[in-house]
Amino acid sequence: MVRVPIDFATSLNEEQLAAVTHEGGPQLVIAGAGSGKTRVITYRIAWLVQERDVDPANIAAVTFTNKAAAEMKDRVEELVGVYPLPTFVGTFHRFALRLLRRWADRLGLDRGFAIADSSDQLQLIKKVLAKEGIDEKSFRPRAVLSAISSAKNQLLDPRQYEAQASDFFKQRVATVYRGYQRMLKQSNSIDFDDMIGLSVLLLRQFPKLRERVRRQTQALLVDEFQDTNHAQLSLIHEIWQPGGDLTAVGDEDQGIYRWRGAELENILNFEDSFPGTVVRKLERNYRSSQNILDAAGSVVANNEKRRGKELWTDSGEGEQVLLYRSHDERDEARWVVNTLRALDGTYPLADMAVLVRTNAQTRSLEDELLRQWLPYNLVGGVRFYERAEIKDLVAYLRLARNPHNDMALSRVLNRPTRGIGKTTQTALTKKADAAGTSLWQAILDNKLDGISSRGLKAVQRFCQLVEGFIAAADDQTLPNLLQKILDDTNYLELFDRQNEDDQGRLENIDELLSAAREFHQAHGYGSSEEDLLGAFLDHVALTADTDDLGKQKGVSVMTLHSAKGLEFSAVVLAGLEENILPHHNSQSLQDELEEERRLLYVGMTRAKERLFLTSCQRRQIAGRYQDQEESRFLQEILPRCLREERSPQLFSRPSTSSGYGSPFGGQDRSQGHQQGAANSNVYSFFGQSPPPQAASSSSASHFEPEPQAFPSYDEPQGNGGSPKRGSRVRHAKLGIGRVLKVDGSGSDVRLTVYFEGKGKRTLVAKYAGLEVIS
DNA sequence: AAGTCGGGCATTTTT
DNA sequence: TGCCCGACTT
Repeated sequence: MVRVPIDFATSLNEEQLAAVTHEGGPQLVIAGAGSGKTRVITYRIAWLVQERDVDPANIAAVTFTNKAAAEMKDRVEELVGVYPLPTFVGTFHRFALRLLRRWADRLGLDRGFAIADSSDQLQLIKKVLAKEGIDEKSFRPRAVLSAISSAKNQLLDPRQYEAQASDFFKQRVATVYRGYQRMLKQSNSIDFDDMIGLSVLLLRQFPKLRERVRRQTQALLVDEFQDTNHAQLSLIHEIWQPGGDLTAVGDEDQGIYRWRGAELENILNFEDSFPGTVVRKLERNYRSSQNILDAAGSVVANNEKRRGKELWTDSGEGEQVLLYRSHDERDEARWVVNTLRALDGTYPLADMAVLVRTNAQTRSLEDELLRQWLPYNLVGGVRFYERAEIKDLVAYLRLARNPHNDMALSRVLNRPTRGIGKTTQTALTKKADAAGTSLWQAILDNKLDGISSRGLKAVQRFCQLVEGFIAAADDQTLPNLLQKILDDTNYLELFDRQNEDDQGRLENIDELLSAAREFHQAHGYGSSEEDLLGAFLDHVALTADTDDLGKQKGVSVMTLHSAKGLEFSAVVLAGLEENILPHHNSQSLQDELEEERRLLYVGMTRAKERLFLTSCQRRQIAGRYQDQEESRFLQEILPRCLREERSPQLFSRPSTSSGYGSPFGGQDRSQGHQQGAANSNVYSFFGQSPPPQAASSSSASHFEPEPQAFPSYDEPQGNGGSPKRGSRVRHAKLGIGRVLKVDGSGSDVRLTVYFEGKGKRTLVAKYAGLEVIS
C-alpha cells in the first residue's frame, strides 16, 4: 500500500519543523512543557524514513520510561504506516540489555544472566554487610545501595570508588560494593545500573563492535535529555558516530531527578560534549493558558542553572491561578475536594489532579475524598511486579530457567512453607559458601551434614519440585509452566478467599497468568519456550507497572514526580509550604533548591485551564502539629497571575473574609461561615452540602453527603464480600457509612468507618455485622 | 514457624 | 502518628 506523503510543513509549527527537518549533525531541542516534543521526535523519525530514505532499522529512539516509548512507537507506526516498524524505540535499559544479551560473553558474563531487582539487591547488600561484620544500623542497606548505585551511575568500579572514597562511610561502602559485585557475578546476575555500565564497557573494549553498533544507529534520538546521568551520557557517546545524526530533546526546567544521578549539566553543556550542535527552542505551548505559563515561568526564572526560555500560547489569558491559604491539612483537604466537586461537570473527574510533594500528604486528601465520596485514584504505590506474590512466582520462573540463582532460590525455598526453616537454610548457606557454589549446587551435592533428616527430606522435595519446573520450561508453554508452578507448589493455598487482601493477591496472580498468555501469543511463535521464558523475565524486570493506569474514572492524586509528562484541565498543588516544597531535606544546596523549584514548575505546567495552589498554617507532620510557613516560591509568582483566598478558619480581618470552600465568586457572597451552615447559598449553588468542620467531626449535626450525586468510589463491589477501603457499608444502628481504613487481618479485622452524620467509628468487623453495599 | 512487640524512622522513583 | 523491620516469644 502506498502511503500518502506526510505534509510536514502544515503539520508542524516553524520551530518544530526546523527540528524535524534538521540536516545531519547533533541538535539539541529545548522543548518547553507542552510544546509538542513527542510530535517532534515522531515526525522526525517519519521524516528521516520518508524524505531521507534512512532505513528505519538504523534509527534508534531512546526514552526513560516504557510508557513514553510505547506512546512514541505507536505514533511513529501510525505516521509511517509500517507495523511493526523495525526502529528501536525503547528505554535506555532495554537498549543496553539488548546489547548485553547478544555480546555479554565478551565481558566474561554468561549471556543468560539474570536481572537483580531491588529486593534482590537489598538481599545481597545485607548478606555482604553480615559477612563483613558491618552493622546494619549505622550502614543502612538502602543507603549503601544508593551509594553503590550512584557510583555505578558515574561508571566507577569498586577499585575506582575506593580510590576516591574520602570518608569512613564511603570506605566501608567500597568494601560492600566489592563484595556485592562478587556476589552478583556468582549468581550470574547484573543489576539495573550494570546494564548501562557494562554496555559502555563493552563498546569501549571492543571498537569493532562499537563501529557495528554505530553503523546500525545512523540516526539517534534521545528523549528527556535532562534526566540522563553520566553513564547514560557515556553510552550515547559510544553509540553516536561523531558528527552523526543526533536529536536530543529535553527541558532543563523539568529536571527533577538529580537525586538519582541525573546531571543537568548534560543538557546545559550539551554543545561542549557534542561539537557542532545546533540548539533549537520550542517555546510555543499548546497546553496551558497564558496565566498559567506566566505564573510557572516567573517561578523558574529564579533558577540559575538554566538556559532560559519563555513559553507563550495563543489560547488566551485564561483564569488566574488561585492560592488558598488554609488552616491545617484537614481544612486544606476539604477545600480541595470542594473545589474538585465544584468543577465536576465542567471537566471530567479523570481530567483533574491533586499533586503533592510527599506521599504522606495524600492521607488527609484521601480521607476527605472518601468522606465526600468523590471517586479518585491514587497513582503510584506498590507496582505490579513488586508485589510479594508476583515476585514469588517470578522467582520460580527464574529458577526454572536457572536454578543457580541464589536470590530467587532463597526467596521461595520455603514459600509456601514446606518445613525448610531457618536452621536448615543457614546450614545450606554455610555449605554453599564453604564450597563456593550456589545454593542449588549445595543441594545437589547432597552432603548436607548438620541438617536434620526432616529438613533434608524437605529440601529434597523442593529439589524435585524445581527439577520438574526446569523440565517443563523446556517442553511446556510459558502459561502452562506458570500453571504447573501454581499447581505443584500449592501456592494458591496460601490465600483465603474470604480475606479481602488475599482476594487482591489472587487477582494479581490471575493478571500474571494473563500477562504470560498474552506474551505467549504475541511472541510465542518461532521462538523456543526457553527463549520465550527468558524474554518474559526480561520484560518483567524492565516493566515496573502494568501501565494501563491510563483510563481511570476518578480524580488523580499523585506526587509531583509521578505527574511529569501528564496533563489535566484542572490541577491542585497542595502544600505550598516551607519544608514541604521546598522540601526540608532539599534546602541546603543551591542545586537542591533549584530542583525543588523545577518540581513546582513541572506541577504548575501540568494544568491546562485551572490551577489551584494551597498552603496550610499548621500541619501534622510525623504525628505532631507544626506551624508552617508559606513556601518561598509563592512570592516568586507574578502577582498579576495570582488571586488569593483565605480560609475562614484563619483569623482574618472581617472585610477580607471571602467565604468558604469554593474557588468561585469570592467577593459578593455573604459573610464567611465559621461553621458549616447547612443551607448557605454558596453550597446550594453547586447543589452540595457543606463539609464537616474540623473541630466537630465526631459530633452529629452538620453533614449529609448526597450519594446519588457522587457515585460510588471504584467499581461496585456488591458481592457481599468483606469490606475494603472505600466500601459502602450498612450498620444496623449507625446506618450507611464508608470504610476509611482496614486494619489487621483474619478474625481481627478492624474497620474505621465514616458514618453519615455520625462521624468516624472504629469497629471490629467480626462483631459489627456490617453489610457491604458496594 | 507463625505471631507479637517495640524501636527507629519518616522525600521524591524508574529501570 | 503510623509503618516497617527485626528480635523475641510460644
